[in-house]
Amino acid sequence: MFDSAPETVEDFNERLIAVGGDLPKRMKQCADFIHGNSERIAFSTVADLAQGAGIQPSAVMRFCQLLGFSGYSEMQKLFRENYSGGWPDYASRLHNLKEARSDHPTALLAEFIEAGRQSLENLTATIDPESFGRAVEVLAEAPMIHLIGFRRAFPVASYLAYSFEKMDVSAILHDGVGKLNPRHAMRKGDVVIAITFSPYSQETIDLAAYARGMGNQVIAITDSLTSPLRRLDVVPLSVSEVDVGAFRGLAATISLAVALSVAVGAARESKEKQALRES
Amino acid sequence: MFDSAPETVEDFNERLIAVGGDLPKRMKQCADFIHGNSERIAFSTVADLAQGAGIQPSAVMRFCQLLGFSGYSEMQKLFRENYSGGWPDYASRLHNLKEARSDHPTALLAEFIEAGRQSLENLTATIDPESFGRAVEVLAEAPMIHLIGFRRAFPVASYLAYSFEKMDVSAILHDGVGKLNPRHAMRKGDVVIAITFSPYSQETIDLAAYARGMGNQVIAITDSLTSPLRRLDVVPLSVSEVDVGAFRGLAATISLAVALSVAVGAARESKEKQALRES
DNA sequence: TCGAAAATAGAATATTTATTCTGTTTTGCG
DNA sequence: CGCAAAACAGAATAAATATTCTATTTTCGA
Repeated sequence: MFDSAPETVEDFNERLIAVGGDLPKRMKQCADFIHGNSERIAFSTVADLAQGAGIQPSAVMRFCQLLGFSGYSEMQKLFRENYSGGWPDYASRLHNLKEARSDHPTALLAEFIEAGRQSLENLTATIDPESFGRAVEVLAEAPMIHLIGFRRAFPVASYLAYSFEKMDVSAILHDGVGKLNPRHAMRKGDVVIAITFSPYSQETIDLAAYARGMGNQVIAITDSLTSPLRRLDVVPLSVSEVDVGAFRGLAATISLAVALSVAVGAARESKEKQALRES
Repeated sequence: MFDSAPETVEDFNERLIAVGGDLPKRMKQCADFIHGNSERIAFSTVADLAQGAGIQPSAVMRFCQLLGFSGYSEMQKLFRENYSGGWPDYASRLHNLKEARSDHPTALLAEFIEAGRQSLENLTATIDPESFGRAVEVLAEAPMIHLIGFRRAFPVASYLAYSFEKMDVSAILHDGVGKLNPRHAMRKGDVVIAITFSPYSQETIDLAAYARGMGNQVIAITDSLTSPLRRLDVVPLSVSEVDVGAFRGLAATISLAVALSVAVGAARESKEKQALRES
């Protein structure tokens, strides 16, 4: 494909783009992993890299040769040379983004990255393991899951919808299209995941109240102890996002959502297996 | 001299000072060189180091053992870990995921929190400040922003829609409701934010290509260098999310989105003020 | 659905690199 | 000075790592 090795990392990246999408599966895996972890190439073995990318060492070799290197060692040499006496770690990269020019937009990006990290850290503390476990149990039993969340909560709801779909868990995303009343879709025994943050959306609260009224369980993803959702008898999952100025990120909330959905998927799967064994 | 290996680089340096001046000649040479080039230890061989310090490889070995290491490899490990703590190791994470299944679901949550943190850290490295700045500029000038992203990318698109709305920036979320063709909504001069991750959505790629075809700018939020979006002439914003088993979070992507939208909002505001002053 | 071509996994091999060993030189002390 | 102990260089060996080869699987086009 190429007859000489790339001379710089930029060269390398260009080639990666040039070969583009028409790479075989493993080669693409390899390319992606290297792109996301280029700094580690400098001091890792073929075996390490292969394991990290989830492929075979020989596949790594083929990848190197595909890009014009004689082998892995030559590729590694490139990354080592580029290392140039110390790659910045996270802290100094962050600092760079901020300080380069304080009016440059990347300063903002740095703020949000840091806020996201802090929010995630907080999540470990604020989440109640018991509630989380209970939420997973309830959702694993649910014949149908109703997802409701508007405005800032809508991305979370839609992510849950995507994730549940991928794992074959029945779920409906109430997106408000056509202003249909979601109550009509709800049956006895269904479970609701209600997501809302201050200022709380009345529609979300109403639906949660309605569900509780007919004896259905409600999982609440919300922000504070004073959230109106908590006054209903729900399973509460608290997330507090650190905000940057007047803006609030969503990193922790979305991570909670993915963990929740995967846990539910896993719980269902093990339940199915058990049922199969017993029959 | 010491009966166990130092656990951190600080430990290591302390020992170096502790043994102080009463070292044999070659050992001192070695100590000095390592002290002055500690960052190179991570990826150099015994032979390299020996040559650098002007001594024999075997002397390096003796030095390592003098400090309590079992050998050179162990010492090198210390320095490598100091640079990049741990790999996002797909294979072992998958294993953890399976373990967690039987365990409490919060173990899974912890995994996703950690993955999110790492993804955010990576973002500081993979994002190209120039592209980000360019994206903000382009979007600040856009008469209309078209947001497109399906499946896993949809939450990101919807978050951008929410955020732009809040800041009074004109934007349309193409959500695919009614299977309307988004092309008809696009005018010359509009800007597209196309979001897609592997496996790439054809609809998203097509729209991006269409927009480029009529000379409109496209901002691409995508995952790897091999993304098909990159082959169009777009402003690329790379995010690589660390995944847990077969599942991939969204923490870094959503943080990038919020930072992008807020930066655009800020840029617009300052532009308006300037325009006002000039009139 | 079949057959050819490409891609892949895993074993086999070659190469590099770490470590130990041995004979020699240097150092420190009476 | 002379002896013992430590330190050393260089060769020899062991371990690890990179690379190639081959049988098997997957993919793609007719």
